[in-house]
Amino acid sequence: MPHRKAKAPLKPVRQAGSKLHRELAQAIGEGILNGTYAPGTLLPNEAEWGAMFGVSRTAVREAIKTLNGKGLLVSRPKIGSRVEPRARWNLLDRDVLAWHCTAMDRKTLLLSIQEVRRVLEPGAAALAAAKRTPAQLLRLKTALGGMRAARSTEEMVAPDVEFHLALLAAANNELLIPFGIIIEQALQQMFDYTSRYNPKPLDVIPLHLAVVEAVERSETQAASQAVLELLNDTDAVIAAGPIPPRTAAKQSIGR
Amino acid sequence: MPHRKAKAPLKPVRQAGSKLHRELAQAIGEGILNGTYAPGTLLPNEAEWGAMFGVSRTAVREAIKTLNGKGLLVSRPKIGSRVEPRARWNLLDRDVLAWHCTAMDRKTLLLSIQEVRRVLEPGAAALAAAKRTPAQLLRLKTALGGMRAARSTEEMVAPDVEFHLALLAAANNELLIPFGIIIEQALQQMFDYTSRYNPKPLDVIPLHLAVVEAVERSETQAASQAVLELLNDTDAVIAAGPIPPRTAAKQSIGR
DNA sequence: CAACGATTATTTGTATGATAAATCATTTCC
DNA sequence: GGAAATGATTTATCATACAAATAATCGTTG
Repeated sequence: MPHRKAKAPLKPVRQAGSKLHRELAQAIGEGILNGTYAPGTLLPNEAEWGAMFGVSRTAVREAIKTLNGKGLLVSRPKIGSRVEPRARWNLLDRDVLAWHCTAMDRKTLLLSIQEVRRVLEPGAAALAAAKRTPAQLLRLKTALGGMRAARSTEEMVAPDVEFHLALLAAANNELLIPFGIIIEQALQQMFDYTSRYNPKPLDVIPLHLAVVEAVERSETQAASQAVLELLNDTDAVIAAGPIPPRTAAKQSIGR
Repeated sequence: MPHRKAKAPLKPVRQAGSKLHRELAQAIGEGILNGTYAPGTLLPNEAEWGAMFGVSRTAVREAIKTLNGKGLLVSRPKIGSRVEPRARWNLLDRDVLAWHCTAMDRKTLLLSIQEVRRVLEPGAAALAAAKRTPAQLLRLKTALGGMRAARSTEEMVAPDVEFHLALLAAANNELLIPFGIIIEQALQQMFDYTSRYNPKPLDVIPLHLAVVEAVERSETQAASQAVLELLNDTDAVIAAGPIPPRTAAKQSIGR
């Protein structure tokens, strides 16, 4: 049942400032990600959505088009919109990943993300050490400077993200760039996680510095290794967290 | 093969069977990917697009929403739609990657893809060896069977793709699944490439078999190694291809 | 009775036109 | 000179109508 306690009951919620079709896409998208609408499910038709949310069919259609573009569903005349199998979802899409995060246990999510990072980042670091341009090295150093300048864990997040994005960019392979989204989510979630369970700020500067130096000297092995140690450190923080996660945790977090 | 280089001139393209907003999204999307509309560019407004293509503003808007969802552009009132910086594009989106492929030299593209595969697939194979379920192993074997059954290079493509998708899936990390798109494109492009320049069919079955066996025995190192050899083989085929790419790959590094 | 073809109903797809909201540019007023 | 009001432009949303696609139904026919 559509238990959307969220906004938009039968009222014309005309919230200012936020685009309606974005809100709709988010509402429906979260419903798909959290399992309310499982793959293969036939969604309500456009008119029904419109009635549910109290908006016009046009707005619904544009939301549907957005979700369509993210691979979450396909629409056909006389059939309706059907949720696609998970394998077709663009989990690396910024929005989709965010919706996914809200529907998942945080520790499970972090472990899953770290696993991917272990696959990706050492290789990316090696490529960066081999192919980085001077400008890309500078970007890396600048990010490190930003981390040094941070005076709180919270201030650390942004430059930390920038550091890893810069590392990805330095690999000089544009197909690696989209992964940055994972890293952004990872570090943001890590911050939320540690600030809740493990407020002690770790000194990760030396580990990052080791990466920069290896990249600067074009030492591919050392770069991979340095990144691995960084990931080990992060894993240790996660492991120190609270209870082990229960699988299949679907919690609808009201806002 | 529908060589859609047409930018859809002033004709009412009303092609039957194909959704209009999809065509529009493709036309505009390709224009963005091939550099006709560079990042930062302000696109024509919706009315102009409509006039250009001879379609209604509604169709244009839905196309724009699709591209919006893929991170290619953002729209704001009174401003219009502006092309986003490349770092925000979802290059791993199925459509975006396809458009990207049409705008790139094939050999360059293949080299770029192979680089990513070298980063990803060995790690994924190791995870698969460590965590695969019996069902996932079966899927892998079935795919290999399909490859064996293929009687031409063309028939080989589909099961080959399936093999690598199965390997990704066996890693049991859903964040790795979206990469399958890269592999699909890679093998499709490889087929086009080799069938044009290098029609000799290689015997890749033993290499794939080695992967399966390593995964079956849970030998992570061996699995990684087997995949690496597979990639080496592919690289050799690419290297044997024609001329090195001349196109100055446009990479906007600054922001 | 079975199979097949036409019809129907439902849902998305597209078009049109109108109004609202957001925002850049300009102008006015202090 | 600068801040505030005003105007103009573009997207955002709404409402309505019709077209196209197709699953389901029904009727016809071999």
